[in-house]
Amino acid sequence: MVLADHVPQGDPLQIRQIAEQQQIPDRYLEQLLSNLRRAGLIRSQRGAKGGYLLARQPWQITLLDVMTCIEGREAQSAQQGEHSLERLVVRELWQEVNQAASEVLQAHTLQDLCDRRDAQNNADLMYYI
Amino acid sequence: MVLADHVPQGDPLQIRQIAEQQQIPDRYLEQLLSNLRRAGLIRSQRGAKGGYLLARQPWQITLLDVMTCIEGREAQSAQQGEHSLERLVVRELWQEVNQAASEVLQAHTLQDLCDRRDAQNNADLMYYI
DNA sequence: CATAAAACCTAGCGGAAAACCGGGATATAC
DNA sequence: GTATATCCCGGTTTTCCGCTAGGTTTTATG
Repeated sequence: MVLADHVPQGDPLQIRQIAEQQQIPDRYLEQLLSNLRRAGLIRSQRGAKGGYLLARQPWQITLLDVMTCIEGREAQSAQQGEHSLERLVVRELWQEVNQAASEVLQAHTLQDLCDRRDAQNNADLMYYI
Repeated sequence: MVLADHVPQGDPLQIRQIAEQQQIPDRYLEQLLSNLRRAGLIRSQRGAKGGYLLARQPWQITLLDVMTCIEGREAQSAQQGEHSLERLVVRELWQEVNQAASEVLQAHTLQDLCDRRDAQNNADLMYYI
């Protein structure tokens, strides 16, 4: 979301700035960003004045994209050794649950989240006045 | 599901029997059953010839009921100290995801799962012939 | 009543994953 | 050429889940 906010400026954002703004350990954030980069969600520029940029526009990046990157789940599928019939049907239903969750995540983009946040912020300000 | 299968017999099922049938460590299964009992999903009878019984009929027990028991998640909610606005909206969306998952779980009962399993079993047998 | 058979309770272990540092190597603007 | 950034990789700490263990309480039965 911070990267999305910074898209208009056009210049890369550095780990330090993001980490400070969001109160995240910078060394840890670095690894998360690495994952996002390897997945092609963000681009990086090395060296002085370097940093990170979104690879696509904020409305073209779904939260499912983001989740699948940072939550590096490797499906332990196809290991159907001596699964009982019970475990099989439970497994099937579990996939249905995951599917439902994924659909919600895919229905929202980074832009959506930022917009919601801004709306929330405005509401708070109005209440303050 | 094993308990649901055993409902017609009417007598309580013991940990050992379930553990053996499903290849689960019995001492571990004991704790899972404890959770289900504390949540009121199953009833227990202590002493000799004791065991466990479903507290309701299999079609009256949703998988959401079961999940919320064995996955003892205590919501760490209401701890909105210095949550940034970003974290707030992300949290909101995360609840949407959970909601979607819960709805799928709530739409299926123990009976459903058992029926599916039996259907699957029949299909397998037909194929075998 | 005595005994055995079951559920009940509480504590802790072990491994794996997540969260988090640290030390360099590498690329790049100036 | 140097300062500044990302990159890479390994190690540490914390947390959680699956599981084990010992002992207590309840109850059917002879």
